[in-house]
Amino acid sequence: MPEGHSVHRIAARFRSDLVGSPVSVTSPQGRFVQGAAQLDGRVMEDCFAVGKQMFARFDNDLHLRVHLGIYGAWDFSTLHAEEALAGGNTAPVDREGQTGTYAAAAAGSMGAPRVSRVRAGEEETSGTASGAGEQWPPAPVGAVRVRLLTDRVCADLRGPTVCEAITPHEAAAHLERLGPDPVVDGKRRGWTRFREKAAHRRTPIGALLMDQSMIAGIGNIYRAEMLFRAGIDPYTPTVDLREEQLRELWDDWCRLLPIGIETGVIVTRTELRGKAKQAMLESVADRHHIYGRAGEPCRVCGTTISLAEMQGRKLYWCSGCQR
DNA sequence: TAATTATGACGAC
DNA sequence: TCGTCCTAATTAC
Repeated sequence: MPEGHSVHRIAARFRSDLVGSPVSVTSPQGRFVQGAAQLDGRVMEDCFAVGKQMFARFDNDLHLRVHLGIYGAWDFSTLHAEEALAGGNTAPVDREGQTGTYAAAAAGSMGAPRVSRVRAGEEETSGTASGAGEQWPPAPVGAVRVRLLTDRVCADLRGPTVCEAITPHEAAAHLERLGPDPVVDGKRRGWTRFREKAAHRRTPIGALLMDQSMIAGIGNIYRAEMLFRAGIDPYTPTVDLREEQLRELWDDWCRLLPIGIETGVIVTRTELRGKAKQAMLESVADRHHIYGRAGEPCRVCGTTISLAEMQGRKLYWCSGCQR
């Protein structure tokens, strides 16, 4: 899940569902109790992503900084109480204690409200109020590092590599260390920044694309797929690339990131249309050119796809197509 | 029940 | 380069 596209999606969801609301902040797991107390009850004023990091600013100027790492995830639940509210004579969910069950909150209403849950980036599922697990707010499941709760939205974070409350100064310091992100910098300024940082490095391009201070948001899947699309051997020292090749990599990231944000899926086989595209979106086996396909034939030239370790991560490439 | 794996990054050598 | 941290799902036994 979490390469840059996912984090931008999550930030967008925070902007639409939590920004502007006072937020109850807790740490059901108990490992973020102090930080949660600093943010609890404050209004979230903004939320944005740069690369793989998310920053949410609260009305006391503290920022919640979250990095999902390799397996962190946000789960969202939403209280759908439109029917209850439309009844006009029903109290909404208790905003202070948040202890009332969802059925109780809906007492006397016409339609049954629902609680829907969704893992960031997946489709929504919903249930009815009668189920044991359909309380509002939902009972925390597993190791929930932080829970952000408004009157109708609950966001649970588990397994992050970073979750901290920091000052604006500290947030600025983190942002400064990050390379350009197409969404933040735009195509032109981003290219200027990327070229200045990267062009003279001897680092293999396969490693450089994973360096978040060089270019922000690319992870192991986009790395493999972008180098395949560009026909570049991952071991090529960055300095040995022609400027057009480096430019093409940046332009491709500017192309792919918005598709990932839009679809919630890492789409790199952009040549596909119709049924082939549908199959690609539905089947893991068809999803990528290179990533996860070691030992299988390249879809373009038939060469067996190679696998090696680079910086402790699995690197996939086609020695036939990438030179 | 245990081992394995994962879309990440950091600090110690 | 290696070990470490964070969690959950899947696979092996």
